[in-house]
Amino acid sequence: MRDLLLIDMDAFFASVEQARRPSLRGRPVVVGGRAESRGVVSTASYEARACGVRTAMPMAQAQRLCPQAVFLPVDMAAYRAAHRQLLALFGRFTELIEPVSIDEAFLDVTGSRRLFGTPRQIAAEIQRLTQAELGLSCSIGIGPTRLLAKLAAGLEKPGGLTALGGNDVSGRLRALPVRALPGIGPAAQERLRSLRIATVGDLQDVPVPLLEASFGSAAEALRERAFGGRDDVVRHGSAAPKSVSREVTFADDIHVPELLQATLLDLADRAAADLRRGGHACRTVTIKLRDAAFHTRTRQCTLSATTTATGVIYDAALALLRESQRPGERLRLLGLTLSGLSDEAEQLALDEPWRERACDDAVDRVRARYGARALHRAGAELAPHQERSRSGEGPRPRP
DNA sequence: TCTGGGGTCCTAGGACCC
DNA sequence: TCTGGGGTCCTAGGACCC
Repeated sequence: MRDLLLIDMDAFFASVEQARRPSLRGRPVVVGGRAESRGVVSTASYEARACGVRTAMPMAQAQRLCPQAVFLPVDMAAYRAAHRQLLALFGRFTELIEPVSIDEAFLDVTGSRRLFGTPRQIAAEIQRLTQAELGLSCSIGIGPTRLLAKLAAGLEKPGGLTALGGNDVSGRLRALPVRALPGIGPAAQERLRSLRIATVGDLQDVPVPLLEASFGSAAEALRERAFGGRDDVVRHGSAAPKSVSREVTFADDIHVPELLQATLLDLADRAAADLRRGGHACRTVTIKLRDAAFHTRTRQCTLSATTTATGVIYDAALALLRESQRPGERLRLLGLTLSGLSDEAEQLALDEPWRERACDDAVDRVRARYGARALHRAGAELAPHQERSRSGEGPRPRP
């Protein structure tokens, strides 16, 4: 049996802000978008949560609930830096580390016992060190499977250190609401409720045929989760990305073709740069439109060859936009996703126009040196911008 | 009070091929 | 002349996660 830890940082974005600005400690902090441009809360510190502020809540509502809070823009660069420091810290205890998001990671500490003690001792030491060295608090779950470790981490937040073992499957687990199980969201919860299944215990006891009648082939996986899951494999490192996307919600709904095109160019420019930075090429381009009534639709096309070129991606996206936009329609959101990723080096596109490639390379180099805003594509300057500098991609000092 | 942005995975139907 | 069956690719939408 393996010993897994799931480390879940508490109110991560807000905590990073508090750690680097001591004056914010103990005060309500809300990190998110701007209320004027339809921003929502990314993370609220526990002080702000006490006022009722929650993740994904409109920023304007958060301001009403907690006017005394400090409201800050998202600074992804800072959170990514903290993430890297955390991984380095975890690396002192095991090499088997799998980051699952910017604020969570699985550790397999099965082989660390001789050097560092029991899983609980290791977890306690990790909590002490993240606090002492980075000023960050985390909740840690210990378990023999990924699912049990994950559930354990959620039981006592913030600052919890909780273990769930096989015995808890017929004990502590039964009382949890089904919604606590990863993968069970509002829709599945509602379907289960109609079967009179509210808790994990209910789910354990339901006859398999009844579950299958309602969930089909997903029934078995659902049942397995109710019994704590089986997966205990922590894969070192993060998985290769399957897609890269950029999207923007406009402060006001837009129908002007020139502004939409400028936005699309900006999205293509940023997504493609990200693609190249990761050493990938893509073959599928998808645009996403959300109308004023909040209805969302997507249109995609598959290219005849993989590409890394901003221009090729933009042309494909623009064609999709032109075919799918309804006359006079106002859009609330425009998005672009690149998928069907492959290793760029594998197919250094022989038929990729070299002039274009050279231009993209030059743009990438300038931005790497002088910051994301140092250059923009002619045409993109019309885009009703998201403030890019606030998302941590602002100019860097000259080297 | 209207509802972000970046992802993953699954389903289902149609095209197309053998 | 009343109609197979499987495999794979593509598209669209939706559930879910942080």
